[in-house]
Amino acid sequence: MEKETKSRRWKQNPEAVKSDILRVARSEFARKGLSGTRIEDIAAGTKTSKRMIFYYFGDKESLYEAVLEDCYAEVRAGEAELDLEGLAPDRALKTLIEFTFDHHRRNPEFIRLVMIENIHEARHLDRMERLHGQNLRAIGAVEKICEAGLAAGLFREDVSPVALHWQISAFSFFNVANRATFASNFGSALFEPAGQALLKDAAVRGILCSVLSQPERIDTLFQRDQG
Amino acid sequence: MEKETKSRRWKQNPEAVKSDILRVARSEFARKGLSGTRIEDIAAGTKTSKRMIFYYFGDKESLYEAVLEDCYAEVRAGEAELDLEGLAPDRALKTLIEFTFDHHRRNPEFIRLVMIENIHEARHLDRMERLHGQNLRAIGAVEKICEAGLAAGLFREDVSPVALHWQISAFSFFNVANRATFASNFGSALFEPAGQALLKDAAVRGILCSVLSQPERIDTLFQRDQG
DNA sequence: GACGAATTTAACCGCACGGTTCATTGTCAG
DNA sequence: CTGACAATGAACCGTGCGGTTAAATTCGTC
Repeated sequence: MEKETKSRRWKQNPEAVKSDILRVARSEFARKGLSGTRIEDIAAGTKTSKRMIFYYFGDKESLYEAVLEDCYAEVRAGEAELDLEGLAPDRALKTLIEFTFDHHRRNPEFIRLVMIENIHEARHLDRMERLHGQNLRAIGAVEKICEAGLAAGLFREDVSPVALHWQISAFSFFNVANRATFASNFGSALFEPAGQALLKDAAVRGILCSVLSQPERIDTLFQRDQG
Repeated sequence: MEKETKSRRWKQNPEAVKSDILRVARSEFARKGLSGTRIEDIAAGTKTSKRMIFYYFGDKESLYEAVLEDCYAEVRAGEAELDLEGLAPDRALKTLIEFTFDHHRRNPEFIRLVMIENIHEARHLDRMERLHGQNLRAIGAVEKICEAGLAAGLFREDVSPVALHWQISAFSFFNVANRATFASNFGSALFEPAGQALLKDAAVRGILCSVLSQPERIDTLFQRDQG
């Protein structure tokens, strides 16, 4: 039985316990922030004890960073599912924007963790990157689309992949992150299905317009949708 | 001396002390969040003591809400300075977007407080509004522009003031709020002057395009700038 | 100048909460 | 069986921190 040197040595295997802790911790940190979260509250949600959290993760900040990393990995995996091969650049961009918009909406915990990380001036994210020497997120999709769009003469000469990604993120992120205060100030109509469709549409229109060399052609993209 | 029933009864007048506390508290809450902030740290920054904070504001949450209200009031006052009378709707909108973009950038503490409030699902904002029965923020400017733009036939029929405000906020807010994580992931080039100009430009283009009934006319807005 | 109200200080309290100690149990190698 | 060690539980600890007590100081008033 030397094969199982790592797995399930113990009654309940450690990996399962760890991922159980991570699951609950993510939800708690996302809801209450780093200082707002109590380790005991996390423990209460798991099948294990406070003791084990420190045993496996050392201290609160390390657990928080583990959660952050775990969540980033999962989200990136989700993003990788999108396939834009074979689409015209403008259509691919439209698809990417819509996908991102929906994707962010489906991952509110990730959004909240990023918000929290921004409150902390990205201190932990920086530490993690310095540690692993790798960027946590890539923008390969946008870059490919930009190249193709430029080559086809569809996009403006001055389009920048990072700026484009910024635009896409701005809409998609804000839509989830600021939902509470926006709704508190201006009502929640925009966050019901009809409103969300409207916003997504506006985002696509807006971004494509600022990218296309011939903005007037934008309507063809929407017509093709309906037709 | 009965006239001074309220003001400066005491050696150091209470209003000054209170606003001193508010000033420091705002900075602390903005930097560290509600649970992350220590009342003693606030006290250390003021000319008064921890005891006085509780004396004047009751408890931590009430102080936080006072800060929030104070900050909202100040920001709204700042926004009121903008004068769009006499501008064509499209030009007025462009000005408003650019103003908002810069305005948010000049008020990072406000942005951070809103972020924090979103983490708390706008619990305190809701409480404050229920208390005073008034909306903390208005969108009069956008509404006026929309009316004028529709009347002039410049804007699409389906333009909605709230959605428009959402778009403007999304860009302007994200630019400040997510600066840290975005820079951590993709570099800080976009946050230097040249990058910011580029983003602001893209925002104006994008939003106007999704609003104008004839998007192709957008370039006239930029040409007039340079000419 | 004495009374009462407003303002301020210093010292204190209780406990929540991050983190630890220590002893115990389960698992495997030999 | 036994020694080594990973995994776990219960009980504990130190202190940071939100909030309070009680008493002193300053001021307006009569």
